[in-house]
Amino acid sequence: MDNCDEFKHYWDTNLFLQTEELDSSWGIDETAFSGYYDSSSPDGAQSCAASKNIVSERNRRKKLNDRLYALRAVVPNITKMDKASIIKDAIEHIQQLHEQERRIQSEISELESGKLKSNIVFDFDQETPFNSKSKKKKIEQSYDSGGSQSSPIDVLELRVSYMGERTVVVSLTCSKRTDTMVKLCEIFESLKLKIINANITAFSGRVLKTVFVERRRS
Amino acid sequence: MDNCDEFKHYWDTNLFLQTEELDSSWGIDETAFSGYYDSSSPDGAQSCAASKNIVSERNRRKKLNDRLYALRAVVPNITKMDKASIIKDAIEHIQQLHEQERRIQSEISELESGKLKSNIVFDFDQETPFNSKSKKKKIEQSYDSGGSQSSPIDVLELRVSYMGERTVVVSLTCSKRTDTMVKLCEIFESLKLKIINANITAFSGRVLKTVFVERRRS
DNA sequence: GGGTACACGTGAATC
DNA sequence: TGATTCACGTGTACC
Repeated sequence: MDNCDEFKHYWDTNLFLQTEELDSSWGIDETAFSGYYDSSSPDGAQSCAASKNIVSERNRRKKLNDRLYALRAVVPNITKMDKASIIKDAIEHIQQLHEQERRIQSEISELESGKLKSNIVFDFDQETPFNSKSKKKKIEQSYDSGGSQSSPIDVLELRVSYMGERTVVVSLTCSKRTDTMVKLCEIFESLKLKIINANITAFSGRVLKTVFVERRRS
Repeated sequence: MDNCDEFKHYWDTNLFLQTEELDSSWGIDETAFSGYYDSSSPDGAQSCAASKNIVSERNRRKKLNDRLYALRAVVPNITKMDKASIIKDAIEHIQQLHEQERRIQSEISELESGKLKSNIVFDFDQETPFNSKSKKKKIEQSYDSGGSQSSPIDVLELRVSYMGERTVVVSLTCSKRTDTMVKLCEIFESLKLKIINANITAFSGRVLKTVFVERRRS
């Protein structure tokens, strides 16, 4: 409401003055200017064209102000009521939306169907503080040293869901290659997680492994 | 490039004329206006203030035009080079981004953690033409008639993936209620699908069922 | 040549 | 009071 009132203060008064001059001051100006022009050249057609131009320009200004008003209406973050500030805020807002769109799109495409990187790094630090520093190291170590580098694990899909307070579900799909199953077991063993339930299935050149893990108490 | 050239045609020429007048025509105008004003009132202070106002206004216009130019640069869909059209396109683009953001957000929240509708309808028609008209009917029928309506199956997540040419993986997560497991079995039995592998697990008030189905040959 | 779009200088209003 | 912002009328360039 504060912004609204300030906006009305800035704009409606101006628009009101504008329409007001369309009635009162406008006639005065016309007579004054006609007198000035008539003293030099009493041309009616030119005066008519001039007034046409005046009203045309007035409409153009009003349209542009209305557009700017509408632009102001669709931009949420309000700072000042300047014309320049309005455009500036609109620009920043558009850039912000673009960045957010790009971020979300990449997140979706990577989360839903994109391939993950071949290096498997389970980083449970972000929201699950069961001391994973050592485990993370172990994973990388066992994967980098123990596994044969000739056939890395090609993770097609990896989903980590947090169900309830202490249950983590890791669902992993990878291409079936040499010792893929063994490697997966090694990796999950190296994690030393408290596994509630694990299921591995091989079919049509792919390996699906679903593991239910209980998080340690912090 | 066409738009770019047209834009330069509209703007750069104007800006060039503006800066040009700042050098050459500006001095001419100053002398002319100073002569006009000096004839009526030879006030140096007022003239100085007037020129201050002039350059100030000139900078303001330039800033506003630059902002409008920058706004134009961040809006992808170009129609016309009008000032009003620029603002209009910016408004439409912002509204479009807002709508898209709202759509994606709702899609994400519904896809990732939201509940699906209680009515289970396996519509395999869209990309898997193994005659499912009858099956679909059977599902709805068995679900609507056989199941006890007091505790409907609350599907939390349903994913249908097509792996290879003839394998369909149906992954289903629902809340664990009375006879949820039995109902799920009934539903999958009523489908009369060629099931390769099925796995049901119950944990923490939820039931997860993963079924590997081989599609019939068409 | 009517029509459109623009930059310009200017007076007024607000802070 | 000086700085800033605005609407206005006008001349000009382009179709």
